Amino acid sequence: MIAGARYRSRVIRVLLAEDQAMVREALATLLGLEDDIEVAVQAPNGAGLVELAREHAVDVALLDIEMPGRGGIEAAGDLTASGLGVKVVILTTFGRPGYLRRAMEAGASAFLVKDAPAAQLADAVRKVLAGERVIDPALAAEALAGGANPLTARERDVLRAAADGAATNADIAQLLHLSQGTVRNYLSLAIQKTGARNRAEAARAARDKGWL
Amino acid sequence: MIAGARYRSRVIRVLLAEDQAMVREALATLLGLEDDIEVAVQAPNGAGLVELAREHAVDVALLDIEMPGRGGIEAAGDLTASGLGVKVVILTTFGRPGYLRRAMEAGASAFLVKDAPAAQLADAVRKVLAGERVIDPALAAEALAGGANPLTARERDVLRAAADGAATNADIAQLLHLSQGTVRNYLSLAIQKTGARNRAEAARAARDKGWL
DNA sequence: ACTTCTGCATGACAGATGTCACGGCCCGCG
DNA sequence: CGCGGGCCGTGACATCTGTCATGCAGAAGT
Repeated sequence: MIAGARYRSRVIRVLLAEDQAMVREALATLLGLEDDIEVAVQAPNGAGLVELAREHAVDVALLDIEMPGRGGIEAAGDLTASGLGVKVVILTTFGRPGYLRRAMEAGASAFLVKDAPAAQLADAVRKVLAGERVIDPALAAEALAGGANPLTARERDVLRAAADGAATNADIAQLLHLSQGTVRNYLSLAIQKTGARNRAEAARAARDKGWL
Repeated sequence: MIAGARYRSRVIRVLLAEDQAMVREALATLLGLEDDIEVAVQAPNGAGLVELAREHAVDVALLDIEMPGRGGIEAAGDLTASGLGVKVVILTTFGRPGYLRRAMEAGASAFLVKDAPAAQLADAVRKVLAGERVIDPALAAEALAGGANPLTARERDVLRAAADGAATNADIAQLLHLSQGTVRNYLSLAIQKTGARNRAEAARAARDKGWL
């Protein structure tokens, strides 16, 4: 095979991580129809992707953002830190500015919402491999205008616990090994920083911005 | 074309409703690869599906359960009531017993969770057209054992309002034109019927069972 | 007619939530 | 070194939430 021909017919090897099997397989099928893209490996979540990427000589990783156990952003961090040079595309249902920021910080090269046309998926794969970035300009502007997440780590922990199902302050205190007074303080601060009236509203606001 | 050959090579015309464009197009592509299935029309939500089904001579409708505006179960009801004889397959992220019950009540012939392998999708389409039902036995058992939704219509309204973002009793009262005392009463009843400790837990429990 | 059910409301009260003040400890930075 | 920020906790207090008792109105059924 001569070098010129190889360069033009290079097949991009893709790793696809998405917890819903039906959606994952459908996306793999869609990508598999592209002449220059091959889905080399699929995974149900973000765990162990560095090993998979290495084994399968993956060029681009397509990671769903919310998966049980290890999510897309954490997995992006793993892949970036691995030094394998795998390009990362994050897929998400909701275009939350905080998610975008965290994805970029984790080393992702693209951020796609599932509302986008399917054609953008293969495009994004090609672009990131070519060294480009793929981000919705409006979302980028929102993320940049929105400022950093104002919640401290502990405020975030407490608010996330509330958002994830801890029904009472006693639940949260037990979960995080804090006193109830401390829980109330952290929640109060989180409520103020999110401009909310109570924990439910604060959790919703923080989640919508991708702060949790 | 002779009758026998036509019967064996019959192409099933499918309507696919799913709000996330990328997922919808991927699923359409996947189904389009089947020799006997054609995705005749796609829709981003459950509105106006009766007209679409009629125009496109649809045999089977694949409806995502949660879509903005009119959802899958409502659309299933529309299609069933239309008398067009369209078979309905409901697609859902969460296999909630209450959702299964409501889908069946709305006339659906199949209920598939997105965690299932993609192969089950085409299978389900063929089976429902052949007059069969496609339901996970474990989920059916759970729905049958779980009993009916114990919440009255008004309790459901109030709990749904809380679950959907009304942050305070005052918000709910205003939204539903009730006094705050009445809101507190209905929530209290809903909390008890769901075996929860507060509204957050009640909303989660009711949602998990598909009662909202 | 009476009964039952649902929806709605008031009132009293206990417990949970949220706010604020305050203080101690540790760490990093200039 | 001092300072600021984050973490953690206590205490006081106002407000919100949740429970319970009670009663009224309307509709449907017997």
